Amino acid sequence: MIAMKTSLSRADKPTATSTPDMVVNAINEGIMKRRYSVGQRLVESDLTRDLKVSRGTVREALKTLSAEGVVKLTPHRGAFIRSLSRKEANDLLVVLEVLCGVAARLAAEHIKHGDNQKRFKAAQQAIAGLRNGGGASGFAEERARFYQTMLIICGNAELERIMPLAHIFMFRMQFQGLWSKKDIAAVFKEYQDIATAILTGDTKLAESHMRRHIRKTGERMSKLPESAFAVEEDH
Amino acid sequence: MIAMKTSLSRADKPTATSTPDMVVNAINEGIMKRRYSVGQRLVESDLTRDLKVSRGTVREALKTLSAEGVVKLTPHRGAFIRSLSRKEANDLLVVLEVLCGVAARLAAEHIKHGDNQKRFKAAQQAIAGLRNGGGASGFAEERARFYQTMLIICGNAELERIMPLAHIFMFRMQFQGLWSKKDIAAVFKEYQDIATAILTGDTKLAESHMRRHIRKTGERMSKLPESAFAVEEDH
DNA sequence: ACTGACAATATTGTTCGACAATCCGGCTAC
DNA sequence: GTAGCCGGATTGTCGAACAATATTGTCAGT
Repeated sequence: MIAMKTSLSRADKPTATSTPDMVVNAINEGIMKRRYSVGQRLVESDLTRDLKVSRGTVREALKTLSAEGVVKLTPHRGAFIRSLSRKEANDLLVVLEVLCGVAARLAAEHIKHGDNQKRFKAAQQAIAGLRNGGGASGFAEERARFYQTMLIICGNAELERIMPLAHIFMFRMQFQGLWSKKDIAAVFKEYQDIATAILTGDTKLAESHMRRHIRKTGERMSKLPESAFAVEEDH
Repeated sequence: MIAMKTSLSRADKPTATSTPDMVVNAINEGIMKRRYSVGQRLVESDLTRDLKVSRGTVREALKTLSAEGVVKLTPHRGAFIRSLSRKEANDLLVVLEVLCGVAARLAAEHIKHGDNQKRFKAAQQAIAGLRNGGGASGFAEERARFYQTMLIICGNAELERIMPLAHIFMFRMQFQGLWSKKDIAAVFKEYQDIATAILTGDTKLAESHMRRHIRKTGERMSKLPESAFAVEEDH
């Protein structure tokens, strides 16, 4: 949970991040900014050199990233930026559907507490503002913030801990630039529906719109060419 | 995922576990065998001495356990066997309800493939056999195996990775010995219902029985005294 | 006694350097 | 062309060291 927070929102704790967390952030950012590409190998010595931290620290960071599913650790071969095969992406969506569904439901349930409504509206508008234009990585960032805000509003620490936020993010990265104009328009509309339902506190509708969005994403994904996916390995 | 597997099933890979994984196993086992109690502090130097591994290795293991939610890491204060507050336990159950629900559904969906049916039946009977008697830790172990088997049958790597199996187990540990005879009988019945639905391939029924079981667990838990929970901290 | 400030101790956070184990690519020998 | 060997690169694990921080113990002053 901690690592997830620090990697996706910056305004939580001023600068109380530990060194391994800084490495985690740096790598996440590196992925977001396209300095690391999907499938790329991360060599420990390179990271120690570039980030000026010890190897032990790098290893702890990689372990965290592995737990988050951002990186894949292979014994004696090192860490690779994870890329999803078609099956893995499908499996992920099955899990995301229910988790995001619950998140949307809980968010709608708690939307009236404190300044939740205000905060969520801000996140919603930040996304909507990118409708025309807005760089690719900018969208990924706002999208992550949208989900992050939703999760905080949920008020369920366990969900926040478990939700593979980093995966959503991975997902986006891997398929960025592959969607059609039509797809993108549909996504914006779906987000709008979800946000509206949450803002009005309609739990049922929020959950169903969210689940529907994830399912639609799966359908859109199934139309992508094989080249968008990692090859299934072994077995 | 890897760590989860190695910590809960032993027959997967002969002895290809890395040193940190061995530490993870040792600690998990220590919890199961009651050598570590809930809330206890784990001091790195003790672990290096007892397990005869270096501190770096211990730290990697603790990081893994933290990601699994077995241990709570507090900066400059170390690692503690996690104990759940009432709210945390409730939050966990909310997540578990949907995740286990999906797991049961997928398991029912795939029950006919390969020797899934046979394997699942074995796990089911192992639990049923403990109905009368069967030590507490024995039950926890079989229960974990039951879930593990179900997860494998699901064939969804992502679910297996994310599902907080370790938490179920923690949960069990924390509240062990607090249930009434009636509660226990009810649990056995619920497992039986779930297993039957899965074995007959009834996806809808499997999911609803599983979700019902988790909800019932929440109700039973809400009747437990305050002393069974960790105190809510800070904020 | 009680309380607060301060010193001593214990523990974690991080670094460095070392060496063994393993993987990979290229080379040789057949 | 292939099997096997070799050497370089990289990971896995260890040990020692020191800085940063938390915990505990001490001691004055009231």
